[in-house]
Amino acid sequence: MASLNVGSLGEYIREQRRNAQYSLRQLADAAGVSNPYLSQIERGLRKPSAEILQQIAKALRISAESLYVQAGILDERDRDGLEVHHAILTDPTINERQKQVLLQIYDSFRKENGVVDGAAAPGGAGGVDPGTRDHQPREAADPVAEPDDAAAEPAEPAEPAGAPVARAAAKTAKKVVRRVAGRGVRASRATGDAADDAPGGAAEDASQATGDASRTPAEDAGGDAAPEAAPA
Amino acid sequence: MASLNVGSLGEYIREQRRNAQYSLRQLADAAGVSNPYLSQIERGLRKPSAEILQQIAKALRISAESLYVQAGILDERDRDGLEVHHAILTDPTINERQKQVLLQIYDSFRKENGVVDGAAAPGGAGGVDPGTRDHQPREAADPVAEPDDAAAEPAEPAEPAGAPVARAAAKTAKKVVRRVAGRGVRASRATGDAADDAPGGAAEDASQATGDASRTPAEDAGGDAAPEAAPA
DNA sequence: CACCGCTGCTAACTATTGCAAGCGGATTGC
DNA sequence: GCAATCCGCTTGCAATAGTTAGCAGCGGTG
Repeated sequence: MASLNVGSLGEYIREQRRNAQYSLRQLADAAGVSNPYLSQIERGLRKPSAEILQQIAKALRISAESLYVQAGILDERDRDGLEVHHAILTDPTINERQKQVLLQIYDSFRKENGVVDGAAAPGGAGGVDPGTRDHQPREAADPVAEPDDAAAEPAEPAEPAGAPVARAAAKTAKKVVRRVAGRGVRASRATGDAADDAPGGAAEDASQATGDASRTPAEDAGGDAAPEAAPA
Repeated sequence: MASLNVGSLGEYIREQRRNAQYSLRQLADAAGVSNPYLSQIERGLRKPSAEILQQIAKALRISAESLYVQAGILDERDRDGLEVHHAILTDPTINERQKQVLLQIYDSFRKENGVVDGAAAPGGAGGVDPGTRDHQPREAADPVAEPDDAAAEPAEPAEPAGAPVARAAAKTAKKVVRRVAGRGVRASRATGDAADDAPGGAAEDASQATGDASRTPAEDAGGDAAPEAAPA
């Protein structure tokens, strides 16, 4: 329970309920949970499961993920970079080349904004050396032990198309598009390794990431400086 | 509990654990959970909370989301379209114009692939008419009551850059880029409504979606044909 | 005024989660 | 062969999630 801000979740749910102009009982009925329990959730007295949050989100016509973020089940900051990559890569509605094009444009945008590439590997550096006997199993590994940083900087205000920044973005996109389309690969080659043909940066970064991931967590943990679990 | 496939989750965890070459006790220690409980989870006898899944994922160096998908907390298929939109829109590392450019390229790709635009609003059509007294609140609203369809079609094989499909994707991207960059808006206008200046399709669709979203779920539920909760 | 329906809440209860203690079998080192 | 250690598991239990029964207050209506 330590990782959750239950009070914040409850306030958020109550706010969403009021925005939707539901009474407590109406939302409880719509969500299929008991109204006293919903009251307890909103007042921060109970920590609902993901299933209950799904039901509440569905009844409120909001995304379950927004409740998950409030509940600490999802980390909003993890969406940075990695989330867009993952979302694009797993999207079945565009083909592989389109994915590559989108990703390269996206990465170029991020570079323009001074964001260093190489999003954290999923899961991050966690776990303890399982071979260490003096490890106290009762000390739960804190999933995301993050300091309370300042809020993320607000997004830049929207600019009209044709403004310098818009033109710069378009220019970057054009550059990437030209680079992808222009690479000399004969059309007669029926198959090929797309990664080999992609521009150096992203592909090389990706292969490096893949190389690091080949070590199992157990092998990593066996090293000299095995990471320790964050204190509870 | 009905929405979860606990057996599948447990098998998945056990497989990931074995891939990582952990024993049950080692993973339990690393994850900060008791080893009998982990054994029960892997054998499908217990349904762990999201917190426990986070801890296990961290110890295994895999993303918590992959366990969430197995547990039914996240729906992988909902990532289609909507997820990419959301991911791009909430990404703080690129600015608003860059977001618009990426989204329009993405939507054009989807149109090329015959995907109809207009991803479902977050949360979809859910909840029941809260005013209806004969609604049985005990019947939980099933969050995602979907039939067991065939697996998603596999992604097209990767094609080399310069191949016809790659060129077509690049062409589409160029077209979108040209459209965005070329719109006549004087640079002297310091502020403007980006949506107004964006090309017609996406902006108009977006405004329509926004218009629909202005009705609260309570108002929607009050209509003649109020949606019913899927049977449990 | 009495009555009704709705509101949000409390108290008691049941169902479930997650853990501690301990079991028997397999492996390892002496 | 034996003790020590590790393995995966069973059992009982405390804590928590979530429900049921019922309360008091409020506003609307006859």
